[in-house]
Amino acid sequence: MTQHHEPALDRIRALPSWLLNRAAGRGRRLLGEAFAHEGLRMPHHAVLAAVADIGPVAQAGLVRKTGFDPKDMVGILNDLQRARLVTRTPDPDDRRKNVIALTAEGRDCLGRLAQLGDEANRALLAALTPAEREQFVALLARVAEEREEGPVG
Amino acid sequence: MTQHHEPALDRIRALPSWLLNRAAGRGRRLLGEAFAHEGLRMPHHAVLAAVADIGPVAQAGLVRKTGFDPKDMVGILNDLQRARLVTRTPDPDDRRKNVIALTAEGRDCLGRLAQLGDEANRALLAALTPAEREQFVALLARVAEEREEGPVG
DNA sequence: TAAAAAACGTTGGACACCCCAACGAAGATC
DNA sequence: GATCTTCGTTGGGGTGTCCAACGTTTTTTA
Repeated sequence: MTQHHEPALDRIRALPSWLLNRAAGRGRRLLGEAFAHEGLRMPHHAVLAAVADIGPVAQAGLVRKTGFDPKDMVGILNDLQRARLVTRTPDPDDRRKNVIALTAEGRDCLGRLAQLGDEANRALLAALTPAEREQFVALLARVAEEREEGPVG
Repeated sequence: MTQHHEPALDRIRALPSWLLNRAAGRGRRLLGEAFAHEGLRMPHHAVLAAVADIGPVAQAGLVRKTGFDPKDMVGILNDLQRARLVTRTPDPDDRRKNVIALTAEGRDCLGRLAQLGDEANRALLAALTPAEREQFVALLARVAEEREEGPVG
């Protein structure tokens, strides 16, 4: 009964929460390096993609689409606008809104970002075989799901 | 060729990097809530465990053991010391060093943290079957590995 | 139609985790 | 004895996430 406990720190390091933090950090670093050339980061990629998806749209629409915080959306769009990747013009039909639209440069950049993102993700999962990658992503997607398993609806 | 691109944002959201960020965030939130009762966070757990593992030890030893930044270690130990979970006494044999030692309360707290951490991790992987959990953690551990696949050492 | 409610963009602030540079004090090395 | 290294500490930066409040404008309600 007075057994030696297995090393407590090693136990922590084997926890999913710890491993997820590590792996996510690695992903962030890889993506950050990949996007550095464009001077952008992950959120910029997501917002640019959202603008491409739902055409000219108000900032609030992007907030709903992406789930990003409105405050953060302001900063992201400031960057994208400064880089000429999107235009931000007042909506004449609703003077509260700004109309965010993709520029030609924005579309080009989005294509590059998609490719860079794919490459970074390939590097991220380089240690896995293709079959393992598929399996891993499938399981990961279910873990990432926010859904609460409510008491049997 | 003028095919409709699949939604760009959905594509991003299916990337491992995105999913890892999401899942890691969920884990951080779950662990944060679990540890809130103790007034501690994840790094405190790790450092406390490290102290338990390698007995009375200097801060530099903990830095090497955990890989944490020395600056952050100072803050973490400040918290742990204030909570009476560790003692921090000058080393008479080397006046540069502080000897960090676990208190009885620290050992008790570490036990509670381990249990709370396990519970939070169970909730984190609740969507998976036991077999899937095992598989997921095994794959995740390999993804989290920092190791660069150097050009064949 | 006037008042209340909601939506919009913006600003300020906070938190968790991660990392780097530099410093004075003390010990180790030559 | 001078140099180099280690130790703890302080100061700062960066990414991603989130909340509270405000003035303005539109929509809804009484």
